[in-house]
Amino acid sequence: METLLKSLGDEKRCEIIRLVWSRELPAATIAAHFPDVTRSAISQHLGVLRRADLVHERREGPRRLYSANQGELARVRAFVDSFWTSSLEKLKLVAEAAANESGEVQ
Amino acid sequence: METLLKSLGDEKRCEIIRLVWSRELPAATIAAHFPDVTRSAISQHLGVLRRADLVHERREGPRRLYSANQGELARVRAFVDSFWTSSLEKLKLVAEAAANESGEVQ
DNA sequence: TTCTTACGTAAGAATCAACTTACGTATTGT
DNA sequence: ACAATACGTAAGTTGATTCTTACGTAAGAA
Repeated sequence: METLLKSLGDEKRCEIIRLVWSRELPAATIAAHFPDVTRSAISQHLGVLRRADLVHERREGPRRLYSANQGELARVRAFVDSFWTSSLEKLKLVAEAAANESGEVQ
Repeated sequence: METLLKSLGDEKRCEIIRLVWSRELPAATIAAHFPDVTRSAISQHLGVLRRADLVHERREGPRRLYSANQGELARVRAFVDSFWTSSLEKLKLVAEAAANESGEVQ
């Protein structure tokens, strides 16, 4: 969950997710929406989103088409909701679930 | 909003918010829940949360009592929800679709 | 094959984030 | 007044983030 929230902690990345929310877009089209930074910077933002599984990449010829993974966003929404619904006793379970999914090895 | 999301991008800060979600706690009590880091580190996390207005501070004698600002969390929730519901985004997509149909190349 | 398009990645600079230790400042008790 | 308590803040280190330029690769067109 920390990875997800960190990924959303950048305005450009949030905007990218909105751009590909309901359709696929190639990287160049996404980059064109950000005239103030280079295509490389956007490519790296896409890498962050991809590793957080917040977007899906599909290759079609030389293009890479990106689309939002709404399911991961739904998990973020559930996490934020859990501030209201999680009792103090459930706190440990939430923390453990977050730790498990962040891939810690023991 | 970026400040809010960045503040939530740290597990300890999320846990602090949970701790003071429905009651006030003094800084020392909060710090006691994090035996792996110093009290200073927690004090700095509280500063981040305070500047993001995610917690409220009330002074009582030598103590500083913290409590969650649920209203700011509600703004985060609304922001996440807006990925699904933002009509502005829907309009933007319609406009972009029209632009693509008329043959703009990038 | 060679050029162009569409992309990722490497390397490096500048900035930011999360911590530590050390210190400063109110407040309260003696 | 003096010491103890409860806290924030300064300074410094380390590692992560965000960008740039430069380069590499795969796919398709000429």
